[in-house]
Amino acid sequence: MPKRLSRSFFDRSVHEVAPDLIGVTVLVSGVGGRLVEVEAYHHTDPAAHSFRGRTERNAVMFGPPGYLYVYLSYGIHWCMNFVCERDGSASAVLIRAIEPTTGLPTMRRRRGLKDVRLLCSGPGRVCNALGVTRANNGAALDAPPFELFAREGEVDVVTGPRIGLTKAADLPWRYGERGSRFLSKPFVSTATLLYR
DNA sequence: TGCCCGATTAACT
DNA sequence: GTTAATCGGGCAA
Repeated sequence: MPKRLSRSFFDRSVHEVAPDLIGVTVLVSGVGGRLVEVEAYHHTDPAAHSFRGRTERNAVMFGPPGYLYVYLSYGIHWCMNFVCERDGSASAVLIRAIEPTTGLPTMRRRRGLKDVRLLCSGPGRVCNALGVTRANNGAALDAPPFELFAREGEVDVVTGPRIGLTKAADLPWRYGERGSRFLSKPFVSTATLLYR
């Protein structure tokens, strides 16, 4: 049985936590899979929601690490982040793609799809498949309905520019599993390979 | 109060 | 490859 991650896993620099999350299993009420793509955001980063200070929406980012920040994107899609570092750091990792492993019938029903590669290949799709909404904003990651399990074995982690940004779009703070078929977009050949 | 636009997706051509 | 859908946050006034 894999080791469960505690909230202390997230009490580190967001740029250490983000690559370490690749290969970690995330379940919500027993539905989910392996993380294959994430992005790092810190409040010193112009692209981060926390960049302009604390507001009602981003308040969870300013709290302790190991909690969930959920927001509505483009008025349509829920996106989820894992809060990192100490209180006030306002850093978080955006969950962009998961390799589905558990609860596939549930995910297919929620998404209205058969193709497993489209179930969780994007931040909005991840929340749709796992049933995450604003109701989960502020939830602890080491308590029900969330379960996080450490990765088993080695994972090749690549890094490259983040997606969908107009600010700080050149910063290489997107991390993913090399060659995964479940990414929201492939990493370009110039992406850096990190061995884990 | 009004206005602009985004950490997106699916359905188009 | 392009674009509509859709709405709350943040800022100007």
